[in-house]
Amino acid sequence: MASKTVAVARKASKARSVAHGGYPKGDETRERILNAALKSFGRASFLAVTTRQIAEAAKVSLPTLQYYFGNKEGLYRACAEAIVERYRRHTSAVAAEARKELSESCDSATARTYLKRVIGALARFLVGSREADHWAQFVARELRDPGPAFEILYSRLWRPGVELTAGLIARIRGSNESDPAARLQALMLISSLLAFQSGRSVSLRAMNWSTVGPEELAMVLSAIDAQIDGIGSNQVFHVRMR
Amino acid sequence: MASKTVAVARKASKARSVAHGGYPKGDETRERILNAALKSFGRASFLAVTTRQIAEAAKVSLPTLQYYFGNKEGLYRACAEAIVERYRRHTSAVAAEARKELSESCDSATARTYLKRVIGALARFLVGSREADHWAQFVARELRDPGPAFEILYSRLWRPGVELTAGLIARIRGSNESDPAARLQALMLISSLLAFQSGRSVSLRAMNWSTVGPEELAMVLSAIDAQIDGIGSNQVFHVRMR
DNA sequence: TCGAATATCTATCACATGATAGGATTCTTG
DNA sequence: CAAGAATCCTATCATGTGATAGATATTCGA
Repeated sequence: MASKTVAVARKASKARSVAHGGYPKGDETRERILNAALKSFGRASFLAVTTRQIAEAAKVSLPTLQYYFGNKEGLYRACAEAIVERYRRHTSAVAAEARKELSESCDSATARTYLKRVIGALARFLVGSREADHWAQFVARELRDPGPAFEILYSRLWRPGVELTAGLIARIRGSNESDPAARLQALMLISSLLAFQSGRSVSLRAMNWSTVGPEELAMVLSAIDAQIDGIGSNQVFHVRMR
Repeated sequence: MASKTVAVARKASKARSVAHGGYPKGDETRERILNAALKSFGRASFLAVTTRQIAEAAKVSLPTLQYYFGNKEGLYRACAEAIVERYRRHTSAVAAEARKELSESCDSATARTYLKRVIGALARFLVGSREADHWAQFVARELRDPGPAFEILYSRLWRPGVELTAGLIARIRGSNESDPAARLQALMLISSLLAFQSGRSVSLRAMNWSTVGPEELAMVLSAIDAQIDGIGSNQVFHVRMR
């Protein structure tokens, strides 16, 4: 009997989210809830955030969440989808460009250029808006402690990014696409960048920063660029001036 | 009135933990609880783990936890202390050695050698025992999402490690100890290493590994060594906005 | 061995939290 | 404008969880 009521709720949520109901007020409310949830789930974990907190932040009553998203997990997943959506909007152009170059067998130097461009796009996304901060926290937490949204974030956001990065690095190194060392370096590179966003609390204290804004990110990026310049030069001191 | 009972419980816990009661059975039980908690809190977050789970794993009844550790937070903090203790036991020798060299104004090449040694010791600690896996997860989670044990782990484990690493990198670069770029690279270096331990779930999938054992860590370490070899070869620090 | 300190258990509480029932209100459309 | 669909609320429930009360068993020193 419980399954019936759940089914009803999900159907309602599905009807609201997928098929356009024609009621603009509902869409507005739904988005308000989603934004409140994104902020809350960015700050704290799935368990730590209560539905009442989100409802209050969105200025709606508790059952409204169930009405639009079925249950807490549904809301959480919807947050993940929203993040993937916005992430793609900000990076798909550069990613497509890089993928095209890769498929056309570009040379090492070109791959290096595009790798910097891809990483740069990711970095710009991370400081592009105030909300992006919450998104990064959300993603990092979910990938570290897999929860209801892991598959969404891993398959549609993390894996494509890592594979593209690994592909570019492999091209730089002159190896083939499945080179384990390239994948390894890709993970290390991305982790280096994200350390300052997802590991904010420790990084800020270590650097004496109060926030990770454009200037701070520029410092990080220049260090990353240097790291990228080092790729492919085994143990040889590779001095590269720009 | 609640404060009184809490005070009594804490006093009891303090008596058991600090002053030696002379009852070996109590110590044995306390350690069994601690180990169960370390494993549980390694797997999942403070909120996700229930005291009942820990009690069951330790084969004791629920109030026994309160008897020995006051409350859930006390147990959590005790876990952090235990981790710090074991971490220090495995790294203090190498760290002291490196610190001594630093204070004696060693040259760049020596600093590089000791940096590799320090990182290597950390890496060996991470795969040295089966439990270390849980410890790493515990630390990573707590530093990412600060909780009741943040201060313990940050001030006694993370900060000393980062500062030593940063000092060594600064020496390699020929800059002074407070060089921001050195600190930045230190954070990136450590993040790169920990990505494969704390971000296990994603790293394993990306690398097609089933576990991060000695062989896998050797690959990571060789990549890190290459990264260390690159330090200092490009000292130009571009701050540019994109 | 006896008594006090220590150790451990069963039973229970208080409360936060996610979820539901069911009704009131608002909006769209024929 | 009405009828029905969509929206949103108040009140309530069921449950899991950390914690406590209070009693019982165990251990160790004199």
